[in-house]
Amino acid sequence: MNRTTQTKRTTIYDLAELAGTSASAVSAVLNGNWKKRRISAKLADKITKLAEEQGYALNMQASVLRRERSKIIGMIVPKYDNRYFGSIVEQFETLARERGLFPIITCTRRDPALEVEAARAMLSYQVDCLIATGATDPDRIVDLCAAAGVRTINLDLPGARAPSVISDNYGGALELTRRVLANCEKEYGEKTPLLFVGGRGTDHNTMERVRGFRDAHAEAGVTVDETLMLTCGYAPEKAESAMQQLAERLSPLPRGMFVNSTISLEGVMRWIRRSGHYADRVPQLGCFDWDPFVAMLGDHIEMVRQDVPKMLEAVFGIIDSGATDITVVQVPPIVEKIG
Amino acid sequence: MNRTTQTKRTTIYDLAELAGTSASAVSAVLNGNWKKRRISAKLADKITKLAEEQGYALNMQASVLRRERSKIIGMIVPKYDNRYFGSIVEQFETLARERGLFPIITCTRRDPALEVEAARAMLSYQVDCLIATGATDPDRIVDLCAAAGVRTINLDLPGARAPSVISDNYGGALELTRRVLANCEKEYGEKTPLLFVGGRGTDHNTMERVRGFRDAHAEAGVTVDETLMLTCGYAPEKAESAMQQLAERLSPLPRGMFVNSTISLEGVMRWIRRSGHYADRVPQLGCFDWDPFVAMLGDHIEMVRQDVPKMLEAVFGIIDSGATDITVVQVPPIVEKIG
DNA sequence: CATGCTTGCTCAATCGATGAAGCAAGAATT
DNA sequence: AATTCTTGCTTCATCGATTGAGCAAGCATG
Repeated sequence: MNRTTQTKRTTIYDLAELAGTSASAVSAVLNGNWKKRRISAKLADKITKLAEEQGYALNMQASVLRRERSKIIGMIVPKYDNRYFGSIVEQFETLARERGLFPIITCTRRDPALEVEAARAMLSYQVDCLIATGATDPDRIVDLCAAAGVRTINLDLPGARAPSVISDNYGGALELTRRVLANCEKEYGEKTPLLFVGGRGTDHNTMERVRGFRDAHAEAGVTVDETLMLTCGYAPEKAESAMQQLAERLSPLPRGMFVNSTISLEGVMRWIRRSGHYADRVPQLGCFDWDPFVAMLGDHIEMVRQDVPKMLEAVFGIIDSGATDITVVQVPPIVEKIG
Repeated sequence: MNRTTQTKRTTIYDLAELAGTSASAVSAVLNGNWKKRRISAKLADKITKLAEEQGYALNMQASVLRRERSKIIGMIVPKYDNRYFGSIVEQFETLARERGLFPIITCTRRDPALEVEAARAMLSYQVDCLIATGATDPDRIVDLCAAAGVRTINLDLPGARAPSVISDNYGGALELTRRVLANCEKEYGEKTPLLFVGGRGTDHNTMERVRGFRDAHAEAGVTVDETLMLTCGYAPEKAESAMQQLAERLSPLPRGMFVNSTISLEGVMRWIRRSGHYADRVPQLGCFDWDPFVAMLGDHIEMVRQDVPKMLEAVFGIIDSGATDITVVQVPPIVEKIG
């Protein structure tokens, strides 16, 4: 049975037979510890060549089943529809592979039920470690994993039962709000409270950003208008309808706004274009998250770019060190204006 | 050993002991064919409850190792940095799960070596089927998989050795070019050839889009300017420097352009802002691919949105039917202008 | 020549789930 | 009462890779 007609996968037993040796020798050679197992270089060479010729691919299932550690590392992520999560996933894959780990990612669409199902699936894959990114209920996931002896690290949103790596949401929001307030003052000559739109009022990041938002107002001597705090969820449609409802009960609309993610910004911008409000004078905007095209939308938008490389370095720092103490690492984001 | 202190995972043997029954009964109950195996409803109930209590999670490794088919379906994807691939991945996960399959995705950053490595990793996971999305060398991947008896489907870029699902690149480019030409004429009162920028000159999609671009010019009676065909690669930096080089040898610059992806558009837009060219009069743009914020950049941009839901339905149609004949399904994209 | 050490392998148990084959007890049929 | 059928399980081999234990041959040492 040669390479072109074969339909079954080549196993170490096939290679052993071809090489006239034992499966155990083949295994030792192919997983790299043939020296430790005192296989001769000559045999190792022969087996390596044969494996290549036959297009041998390790059976991960069999290998992981037998081994103590799987070297599989899982990540759950809410969405793939923005640059922030996109780069998290890309970086994660890269750093995992650099360490000889096998990354597995799954997307939960911000659905708590799917989150739990996804975590279970990860356990089924025997992941050594799970990164829960932006999970709505990170502690639930940590508990599930802990029961199976799997460590968890929270990313983006913190939890109470595992180490977390998040942005300095307070600091980023403080600076972002300062800038938008300043832009408003420069542009319109008056200090007025900003609109806050997007995000869930219950999630840690949103609460921290609201805190930064409030403190920046206080600093500037501006009183926050409580009717302008619209934590309506992240989805574009939700931001859009929140804007619509606001416009129905309020006029004039605020001069400036703090938008809690690019994805909410999508809805806000859509509403602005569709409704015709702000047609005379563009609002001063601040967006917590970065997108290259948003940056090009005009010089009236400030953005906070979360420092994904640093965040993932922190995550792998925790993994590499084996630390399990429940800390929250806060990574400062980058406040930039591409005017 | 109870749930809270346990550190080892619960197996069917643990459950069997707790239920006072055999592992084989537990297995039958948990994988759903207990009726076929004539297990009583009473025992099934007891085992199900126990499994839940103990937080049992199937060991995929053991399960897949034993079974004929793994029910794992793999996808390799070039990047996560744009909406097109992002929605492909999200849709893929959803449709796979709907069918009781386990999706595994990996990103290759347009690196041919990583592509092959990723395909090998997928084989190691014992995938039943692999979707190669936007692969630089799809046939290489098909060969690797075929040797292991794994079927492949090409998505986004076609291959010669497996069924492919792609956009109607010619049709989309034809219509897009028509519109940009018309916009130029309306805006500037003259018919001039457009710039084509982005993409690899050797990839099928780019070639087809170039063909549509040329035919639209011919239709309009405009001669294509060969010095304006810049298939410099997809990366923003490449598009940016291609624009720079063009500007150094040509003046005035073309009135309109066909940009071959949002990711190339990122570079083009950056160059436009930085260089100060086009400061007086914005160029008429057409972009093959869609992004919500690009749509808001102004009314001088036309976009083609590839029909991701239809494309993935086609992919799973092929999977479900088991078809292996080498066809190319072309899905018409949506040409839209959000002015 | 007996003993021990090194080299270079092989043997066989094991990981957890699966399912074909088999078996015991009771019900139904002749 | 003897036979067959049905129900509800259990037993055990198996998937492919890993690894501790063991073994034979060759060499060195006393």
